[in-house]
Amino acid sequence: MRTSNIPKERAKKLEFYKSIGLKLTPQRLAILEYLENNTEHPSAEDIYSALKERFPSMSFATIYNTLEVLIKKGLVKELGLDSSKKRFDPFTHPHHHFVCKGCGKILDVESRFEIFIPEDLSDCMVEDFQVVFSGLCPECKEKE
Amino acid sequence: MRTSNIPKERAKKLEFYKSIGLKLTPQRLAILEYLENNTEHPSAEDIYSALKERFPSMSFATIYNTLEVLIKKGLVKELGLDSSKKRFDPFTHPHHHFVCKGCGKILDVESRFEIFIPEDLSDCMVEDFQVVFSGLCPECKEKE
DNA sequence: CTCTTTAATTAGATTTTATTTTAGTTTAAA
DNA sequence: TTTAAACTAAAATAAAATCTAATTAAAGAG
Repeated sequence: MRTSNIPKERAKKLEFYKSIGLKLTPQRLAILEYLENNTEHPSAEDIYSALKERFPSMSFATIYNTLEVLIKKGLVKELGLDSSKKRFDPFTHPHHHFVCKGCGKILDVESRFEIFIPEDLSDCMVEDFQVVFSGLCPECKEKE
Repeated sequence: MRTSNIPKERAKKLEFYKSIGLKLTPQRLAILEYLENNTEHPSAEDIYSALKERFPSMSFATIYNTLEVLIKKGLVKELGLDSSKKRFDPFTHPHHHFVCKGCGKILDVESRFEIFIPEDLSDCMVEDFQVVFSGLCPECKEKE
C-alpha cells in the first residue's frame, strides 16, 4: 500500500508545483528532489555538485535561477549564517540552528523558545527571529 | 575633573593593550580606537575606509592582521550574520542582534533571554547562543 | 639616547570563490 | 505547432581575503 501511494503522491506534488506556476523541467525536478527533506542547508555549489553526475550539462545559472524562483514562491529560505556563501533551507517553518565552529556544519533545532520582542527594537518592524547556537558538532568534538 | 581623567584612562588602556602583548603602532591604536564603542559591526572594508583619511598609506593587510590578533586576544568577535563578508564586533559579552532585511544593518540587542540547551543538541558541545531577530530597521520601515 | 632585534606596515599583485551575465539553444506546456 | 520560459557554456564580474618582498618603526637592552 505504501508503494502504491508513491506515484500518487508524486503526481500530487507535481500538480502542486505546477499550480504555483513552476514550469517543470527535469533540472528543476532534480533540484526540488534534492532539496526535499534535505537538512544540510546546502549552498548553490553543493546542489550543483550533487546533481552534476545526473546532469553533466547542468549550469550554475540554472541553480541560481531556480533558487530565486523557489525563494520567491516561499518554498525555500535563504540562510544568513555563513559569512562566505549563501546557504538554502527547504524547511521554511520557523526553527532554529546550531552552527559548528569546527566544520561549519549547520544543524536544525526544532525546539520552541519563548522570546519577547525586546525594547531595543521597539522602532523596528521585527518579522522573525531565530536562536543560533554555536559550538562543536559531535564529530568535531571528538577530534579535539 | 572629567577631562583631567582622560589622559589617565588612556594611559591605562595603552598599558592594558601592552600587557596582553600588543605592539602599539599608530595604525593599531587607530583601529582600536575606531572599534571602541563601535556598534556598527563594521567589516574590514568599513574599517579601512574610515581610517583611510587619517592613514592614507594604510593597507588591508594591516587591517586583517590586526583583526586576527584582536580576535586571538579575545578583544573582538567575528560575526557570521552577513553572508557576503565578515563583520566584527568589539563587544564580546554575550548579546543578541537584529539584522535589517532592507539595508543589512545589524543592531545590538542587550536583553536577556532564558534559553535551554535543546535535546537536538545533546551530542554537541554547545558553547554559545544568540538570538537573531530580523525585519526592517526604522529607516527601512519608513521607506516601504 | 642609540642600537638592535623583531614585528608590523606597505603597495600592489594575486588568489579565491560566489554570483551574474550573455547569447544561443532547447523544451515544457498550452 | 507555437512560444515563452528555461537551459547551457563560458565568460565576466565583483568583492573579500591573502600573500609577498621590501621598508619602517616599536620596544627593550645597553
